[in-house]
Amino acid sequence: MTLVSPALDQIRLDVSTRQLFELLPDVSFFIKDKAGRLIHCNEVHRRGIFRYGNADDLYGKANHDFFPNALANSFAEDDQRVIRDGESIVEQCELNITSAGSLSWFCTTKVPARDCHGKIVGLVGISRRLEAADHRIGDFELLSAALDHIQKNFSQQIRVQTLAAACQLTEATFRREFEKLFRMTPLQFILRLRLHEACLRLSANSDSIGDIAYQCGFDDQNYFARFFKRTMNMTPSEFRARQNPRQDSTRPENRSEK
DNA sequence: CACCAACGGAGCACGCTCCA
DNA sequence: TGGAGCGTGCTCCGTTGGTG
Repeated sequence: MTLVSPALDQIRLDVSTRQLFELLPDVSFFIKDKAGRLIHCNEVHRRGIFRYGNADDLYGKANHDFFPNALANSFAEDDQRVIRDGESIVEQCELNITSAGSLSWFCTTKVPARDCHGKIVGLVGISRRLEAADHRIGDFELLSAALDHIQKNFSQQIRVQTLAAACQLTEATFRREFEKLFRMTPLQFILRLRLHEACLRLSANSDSIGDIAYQCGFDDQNYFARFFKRTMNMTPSEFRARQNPRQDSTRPENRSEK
């Protein structure tokens, strides 16, 4: 694969190392510039996560070009911690979207990328499906009962107490272990899952926003709309319109456009 | 008039943070 | 590790505006 970005030349990562990552079947490898734009990635990253066959379709794009705002904001914050603060993120578990549009667990490591003077010019990262991240599975298994419960019941009310009991941990210990692994509270995690599911359903079908809110575990459509706007910077109907511009051209709110 | 979508306020329950 | 207090998530109201 050819490298298209001049910014990549600044980063001290020799060609054989990049080639090595091209050969790994289960490791997604990527390099981003200082602005968080993708400047290099391997085959797994292109096809496994993004379904992009051509590298040119990916390079120069940032998180917001690939993910819903809620996910993109979270990833961008992480990127900036690495690029701006020089902080490494090691083996962070996160829920992400696969090429098939489903959710899956990934284990991600990001470190600052430096030029020959040691100055940070971007970041280098790897990400693996959690099933492949063997040495982290111990931590994951500790909480697996809770994660199963969340994924099966995210459309219903979930209490932290219930999740802790499922893992045979006290509530306080469960919360600490959870935050250590996911860098977010259990409730934030559940909300992110619900929001992501709502985004998928808003994009994929024409159910009313109220129905989708209930399907995704929001008992109150009003609360759902407020939470959605706060997180995504747009209302659910605006999000749907952006995802399905053609389909949405028939919707009432767009008919007034001249 | 009915329905849908979005917004705002009030109050309660409970999740989270802090500290011993 | 667990308890206490605080902050906020969530629910239940109501209202407004647009459309059929």
